[in-house]
Amino acid sequence: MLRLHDTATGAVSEVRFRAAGRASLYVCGPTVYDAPHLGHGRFSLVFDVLRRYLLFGGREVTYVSNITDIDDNVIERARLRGVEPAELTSRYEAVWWDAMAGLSVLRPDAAPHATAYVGAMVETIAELETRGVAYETSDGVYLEVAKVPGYGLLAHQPLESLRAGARVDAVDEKRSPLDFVLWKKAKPGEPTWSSPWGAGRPGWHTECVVMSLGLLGDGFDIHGGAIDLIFPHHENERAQAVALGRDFAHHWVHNGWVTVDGEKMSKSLGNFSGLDDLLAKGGGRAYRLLVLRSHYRSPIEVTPETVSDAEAGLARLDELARRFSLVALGAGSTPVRSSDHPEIDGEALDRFCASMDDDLDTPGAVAGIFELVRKAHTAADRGEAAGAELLARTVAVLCGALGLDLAGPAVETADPVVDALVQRRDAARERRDWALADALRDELVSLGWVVEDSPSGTRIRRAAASGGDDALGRG
RNA sequence: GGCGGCGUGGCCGAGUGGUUUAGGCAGGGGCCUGCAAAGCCCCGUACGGCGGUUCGAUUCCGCCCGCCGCCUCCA
Repeated sequence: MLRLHDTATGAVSEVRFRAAGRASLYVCGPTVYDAPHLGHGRFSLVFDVLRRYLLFGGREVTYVSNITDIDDNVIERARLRGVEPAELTSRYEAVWWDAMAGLSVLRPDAAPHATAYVGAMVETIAELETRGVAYETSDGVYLEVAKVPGYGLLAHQPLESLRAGARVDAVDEKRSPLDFVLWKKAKPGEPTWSSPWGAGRPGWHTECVVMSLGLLGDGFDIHGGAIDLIFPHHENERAQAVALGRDFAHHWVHNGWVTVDGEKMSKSLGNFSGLDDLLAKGGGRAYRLLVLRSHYRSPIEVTPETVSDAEAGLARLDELARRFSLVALGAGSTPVRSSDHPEIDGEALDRFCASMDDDLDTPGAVAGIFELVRKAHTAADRGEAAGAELLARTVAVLCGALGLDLAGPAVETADPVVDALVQRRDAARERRDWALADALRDELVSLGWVVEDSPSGTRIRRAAASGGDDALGRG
């Protein structure tokens, strides 16, 4: 029984799925006007893990995550670059999917584009107007928040205090500062779509209501996103659904910040780091482990230290994979708890699921995996081959369930120089020429290899790639 | 001003009213090894401060201090 924190109630509660054996998720995706940063990486990983865990439980999961390809930021950035908005967004969408691949995040089952749903949005806005909750002004169409029962549910704020902080435009025909725009009438030079209110484009908050309800249907299970989307974005999505009389998301899940030096990482503070640097150093797996090791609602501090810490943990998992020739199970798919891998440690599996069911306690789940790693080594050292295999295989399956790939067993070098050094070292060791053997080891190390002796001779593997420091691309 | 979160051993980061520990990293000692590496074993006796409740609190309550977030585009 999966329990998750629900922003609507502020409490952890059982997720009551709409249909047995199935799960429907809508996760707010990126606006593709710039390269993704660590925060995008975190929410993508968090919900990828949730999705995989649902799959692991044997559910048929429908995961929808949108691509916002029209909004003020897109228009502004495109103008600055002197390119068409569509050109800008298609370029950054490609960057986005590359980054997701680098993080081993599974592709959404559907990734709807806002621009493909403008027609449906116009219909929705028209219906809101018909229902008397939306009104037209000289610059657009707005939703009248005061007419929506329960507005402020997600923000956990009374209408009054929300109003106190709301932005007030100089020229404002809005009936309340909290009323938000559904349709923006076009200004010169902007991309436009036609509508009953003239040429223009939809406001941000409408696309997610239309696409989530359109693709997942009423009363879908989980709506997710980062914590900063709670207000106003999700509040406003919900307001539209309520005003339409539609049954919206049943469970609201939000993940915490990425922080830098204890402060929220944000573009306005200029303290954000791109995902590209991290991924260029092969840090995708390390970032996943880093994200897994803290609770999804807690802030995570991403620093050279915490990244290299995660890399060290990863090295421990990889070492087990090498020793037992474990195959990575999380790459493009995810294992299923009962059917695919019955031959794993049942008690460990139960504990893993108990942690995950408890509001996605991935730190607990990961701790359990590391205990298994130790147990597997210990069993192997004692010569208990079968038991060790079982434990190691359990690690592989559980890592797979978390989307955590394990580095493949052996490293094949195609490098003749390196191979020659290895062969010479084996020969030297056979002659018990320790001085030469050590010298050759030093040489391999200086070439970036970790050298280990094994019954079958010199074994090498790549030294940890990044060392954290420059993996973040800041100094 | 309104609402909310956090403060755990060198670092990261869980958790719990009391007996045996989360887990990882780093560090110390040992085993293994030609020497290493990897692995295994052992070790540090932590819970912001002050009161209160209690037989007993890091865990419950109050106050204080410190940090952070939301209320505005933001993952």
